[in-house]
Amino acid sequence: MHNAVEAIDFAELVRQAGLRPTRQRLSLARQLFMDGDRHVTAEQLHSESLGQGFGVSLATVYNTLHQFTAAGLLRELVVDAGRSYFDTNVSAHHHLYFEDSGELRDVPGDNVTIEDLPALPDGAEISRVDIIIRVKNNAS
Amino acid sequence: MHNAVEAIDFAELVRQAGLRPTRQRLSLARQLFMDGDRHVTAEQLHSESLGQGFGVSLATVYNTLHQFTAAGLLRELVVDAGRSYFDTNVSAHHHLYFEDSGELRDVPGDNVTIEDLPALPDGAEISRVDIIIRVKNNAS
DNA sequence: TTAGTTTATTAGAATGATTCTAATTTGACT
DNA sequence: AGTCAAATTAGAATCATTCTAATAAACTAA
Repeated sequence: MHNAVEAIDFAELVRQAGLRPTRQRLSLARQLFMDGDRHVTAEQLHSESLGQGFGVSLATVYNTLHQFTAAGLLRELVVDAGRSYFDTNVSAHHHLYFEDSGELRDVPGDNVTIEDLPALPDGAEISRVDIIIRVKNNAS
Repeated sequence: MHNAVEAIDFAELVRQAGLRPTRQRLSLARQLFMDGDRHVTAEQLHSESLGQGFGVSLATVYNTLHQFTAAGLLRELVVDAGRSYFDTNVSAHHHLYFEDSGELRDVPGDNVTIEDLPALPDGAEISRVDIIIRVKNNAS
């Protein structure tokens, strides 16, 4: 969980991900990590960047999101077909998804237990457990 | 969980979903429910239907999958961005997803507990909880 | 049945998110 | 400053899905 009070060294962040700290990556890193936890789509981040003087191309937004994800700075989240969200919170946690608004909210990850998992095939291991609690508004 | 031993009345199944038992819907229902639990994509079902003499158009496959889902005969499943799976098992259960092969396997639904769920906003209720256990092959 | 009405099916176009391509620019390091 | 690898970009290409509007099939009542 990043924090707006003590400044983050974005160049360092990007470099430690094994990437060159270009103007585009720095500006995207700032958008993503400056204000703490976010759940964004590529399109959102792209149009946000356009409203900030210097634009970053959509292709670069996609490239950067995937590179940050590979480096462990982001987590990709699939809540509905045809659109990926990227979550700046990479610690163990799950999600509440409001189907009507599309809003996504974090749920602490330490309060879920799975028992009696079936045995996995040889050489297989769990890479992640995604839990999405889908919420709808009761049209009563 | 349907069963191949005692024949299923597909026309009845389709009618009870509030739909006309057309040749296309009957043939898709047969593909889906004849041999028990399946996880299919629209494309899979479509090409499968083409290999069976009479073809069903892709548009109809999509229409039918959505209608069956709305009627509670299927459950739509999102495991990775840009592709929906449809599950013929609509009872409470979760999924094991093999990232390498794309295979999807059921996990009984009664062995997961979520504690301390945050309070939901007024009028909101949980429509579903999706749990996907992602498995990768250990490249050791 | 047959006419009339509603509901389905379909081919192909349209959409929308994402990825690819190939050319240009930039960053890092002599 | 010169070189080379890495990054950015516009625009084209792709892929799953949805839409459109025309044709066909199913239902209903007489």
